[in-house]
Amino acid sequence: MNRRIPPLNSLRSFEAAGRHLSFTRAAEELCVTQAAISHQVRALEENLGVALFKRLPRKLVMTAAGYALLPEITASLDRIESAVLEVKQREGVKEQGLSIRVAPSFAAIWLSPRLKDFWQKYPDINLRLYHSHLAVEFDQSEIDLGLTYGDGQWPGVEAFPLLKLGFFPVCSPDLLGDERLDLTQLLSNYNLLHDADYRCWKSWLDEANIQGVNAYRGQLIDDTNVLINAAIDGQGIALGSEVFAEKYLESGQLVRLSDVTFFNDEAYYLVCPEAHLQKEPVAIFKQWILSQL
Amino acid sequence: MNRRIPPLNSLRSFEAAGRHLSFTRAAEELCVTQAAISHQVRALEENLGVALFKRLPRKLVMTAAGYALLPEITASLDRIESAVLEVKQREGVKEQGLSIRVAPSFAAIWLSPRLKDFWQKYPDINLRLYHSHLAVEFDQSEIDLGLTYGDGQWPGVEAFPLLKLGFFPVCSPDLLGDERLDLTQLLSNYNLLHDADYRCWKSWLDEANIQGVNAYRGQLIDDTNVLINAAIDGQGIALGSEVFAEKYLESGQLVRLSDVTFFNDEAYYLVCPEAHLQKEPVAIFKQWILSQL
DNA sequence: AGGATACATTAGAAAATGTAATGCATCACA
DNA sequence: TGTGATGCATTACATTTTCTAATGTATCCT
Repeated sequence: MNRRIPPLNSLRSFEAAGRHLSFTRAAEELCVTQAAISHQVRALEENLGVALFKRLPRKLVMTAAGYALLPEITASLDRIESAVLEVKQREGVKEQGLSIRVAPSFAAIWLSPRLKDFWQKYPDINLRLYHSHLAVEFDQSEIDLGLTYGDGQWPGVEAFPLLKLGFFPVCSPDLLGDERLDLTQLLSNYNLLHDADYRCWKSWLDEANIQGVNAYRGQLIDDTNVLINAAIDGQGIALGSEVFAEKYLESGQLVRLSDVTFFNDEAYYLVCPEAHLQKEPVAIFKQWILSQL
Repeated sequence: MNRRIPPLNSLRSFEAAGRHLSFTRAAEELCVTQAAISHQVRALEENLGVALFKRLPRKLVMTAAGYALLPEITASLDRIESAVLEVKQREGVKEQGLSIRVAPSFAAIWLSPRLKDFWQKYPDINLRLYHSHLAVEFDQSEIDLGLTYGDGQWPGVEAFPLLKLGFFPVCSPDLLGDERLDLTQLLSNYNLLHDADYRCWKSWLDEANIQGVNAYRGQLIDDTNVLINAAIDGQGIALGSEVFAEKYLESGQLVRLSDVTFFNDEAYYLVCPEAHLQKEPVAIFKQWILSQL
């Protein structure tokens, strides 16, 4: 038989580069650096003795040869992909699934930007994310593990702490206005925005040693992101945390009103029944998330 | 896009192994060792989580999954191959050609068994072999280089010695019969079989210090292989050389009549005009043939 | 002018691939 | 019935390929 085909890996790089018309984006797709794509494509061109791209400054265009080759390679790789997939399915190699119940606030601010890394590293694990801040009933659900906020004391499950929050008051700079009110006055004049329960503000006031402010005023908003947005809109003073307020503090949409940071004894936890840790995807996810901290 | 395909190189190994139903032969086709195929196929199976072969002792059988996958992969690789070929041709990437004039005797005994190695290493060089023992007229022909026998003194061309022959008398064991003739008697009783000219026998007789034998008797056969076959058939005594007689000496079809080995000042040479050495295929072939010595 | 974008280049690190040597089980054949 | 040959597996290591990190270059965009 003795085929004469150029290195297959370089064809993969070419194919991605051709689809994106960009080495950089092809590199992203294949999880390598741009330099790697550059190398591979050049090697392919040298192997063929044919230029496939024209490298213009800041832009990549394909040559006629590139346009001729691309759809064939794409089709071939597609065919390989589906053939492999079909064989896997026929043989009952079930894709590993992983169902996660995740607190919406945690998902938005911490998990989702990191998730891409996970499914790139473990493309065979089909993730299913369910957003809810309700406690997980593992017995009655298909959920493999939960990412939830609490004190770590859940009966009958394993809990691994992920992220502890330190709270401090934040509000929109508009609230400060021109007047130079002191902190106590501010806290008394404006709404306090509560997350989940009132005790957090109470604890912070104690920590900061501030008297004469009623902690049990104001609105309760049980989604942290909504809460933060309310603060940005000037609806009151929220207890923010580094994780949730950081980017707004940087952009100036929020200001921090005190250096005092209060740590309660709660945190985001990875929670699941011990038995689930035996499942491979669960173990992988746990290991991955701990590595992300 | 983010394809989920197993390593393409392992697919290549699988495809070859599947076609041959043999790791060993697949290894030959791909010019690697059997161990390499074994590694690659195993890696693929692990990646898929599916067994593709059953390794029975001394025999390889494919699983249903293997049978399902193989034609798809074969077709995909075929498609890649032809797409690449077409693009090359459209772009006018001409395959490098190399025309060689080769002495038939040299071709049969030395070159052809080694040629497979050449076109495996340099599949892009299209070899054209012309068999003839006539001297090459480089000016008037398309021949790039010659492999020919002589003294190395050709005007206007470069000559690189390849193989020097040591001659000694050989004949069929039948000729010896039961009678115990001495060498001089034998040489006098039977035909002398000459290759190209009569001087060689004369020189050998001188070298062996044998008098009284007329070197200018017998047949002249200008193709060494035909000559050797004549000796095997008992038509006379030939001057053989290690290269040409070896395998017949081993099999007992020929016997060597004397330890005296005569080296003339001729040899097989690679011959070509100096200018041709600039051509890449010529340079590659020269380097390859020298490495084979 | 200064920053951002996008590919190229380099040297060297990391990973994938391949090798050599050997083992094992079996078959074919004497 | 034992001996050599066949064919894949395995191990430890060598080689080659591939990738990265850092930096350079050219250009575009304000």
